[in-house]
Amino acid sequence: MKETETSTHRSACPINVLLETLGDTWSLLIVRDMMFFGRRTYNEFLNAGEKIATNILSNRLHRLETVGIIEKRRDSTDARKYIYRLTDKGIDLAPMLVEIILWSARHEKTDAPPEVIEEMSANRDAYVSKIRENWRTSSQS
Amino acid sequence: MKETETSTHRSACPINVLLETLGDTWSLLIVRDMMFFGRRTYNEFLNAGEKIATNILSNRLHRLETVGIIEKRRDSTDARKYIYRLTDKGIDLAPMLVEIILWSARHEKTDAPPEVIEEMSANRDAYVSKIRENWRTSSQS
DNA sequence: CCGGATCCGTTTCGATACTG
DNA sequence: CAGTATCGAAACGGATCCGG
Repeated sequence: MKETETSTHRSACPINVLLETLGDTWSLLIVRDMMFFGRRTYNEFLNAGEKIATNILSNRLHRLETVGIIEKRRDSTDARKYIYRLTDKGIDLAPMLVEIILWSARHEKTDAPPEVIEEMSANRDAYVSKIRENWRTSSQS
Repeated sequence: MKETETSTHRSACPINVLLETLGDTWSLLIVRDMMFFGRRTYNEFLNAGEKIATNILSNRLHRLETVGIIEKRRDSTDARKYIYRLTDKGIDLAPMLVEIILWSARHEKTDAPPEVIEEMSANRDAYVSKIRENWRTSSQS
């Protein structure tokens, strides 16, 4: 047993609380891949351009499941596969991700399409609603 | 040389961009300490409850300065001291921090006062404006 | 005293090879 | 397909020392 839970109990400061669950290099990228790119299986995450190692991916998926941000199910059509989905708690990270994207777009060079940034910026709440709606309709499968 | 810059160049995805500058255990806590608790000197950060090591603190302050999130000045009254302040880019992290705080408050037990959460939640934009305003008036010293 | 650099043991991360 | 096992690399953290 190597990649087990790390229960570093700092304070209950809200920032700390989030850092404990998502404060590593990969967890947030996995959430992004699910929320914005619709990735849902182990191999889709593996081949997602960022080259995460298999043990790290495995560990982070377990952790995200443990803290209730994602859930794991068997594929209903292909019994060999697992499907990872965001829970409500996970989808609720959308406002934060949107703010991250907007901040990065304002202050650094990013590859986000300007028209998307424009849309997010003009009406954040509507954009978040759209993410939630997209999620609801697509996750029925 | 141990604690030098890590220029891991991933992609220009906005999420990655932020992770590269704030994606470690401490940087965001330092920003929080400045923004919400008004901490401004090396020793105020050191004794801020979370027990950061001196070498790590020193390294993170340099990094945050390098990426333009904070700036360092000599104290005008005590020449031995340095004052660290958020730049505009740093203060602009406020919307993101507010969303982090709100998410944590909704889904985990935190020590944030309920009335503050209430206020943030009811009108995020006004709250962010208030943070900016507080910052402008207090940083004249 | 203040800010910070250096040394060094410990913990965690991560790339690769391998497996049920 | 979805993971473990291994092992070197990097980050962390405590103690200590140093210049002003």
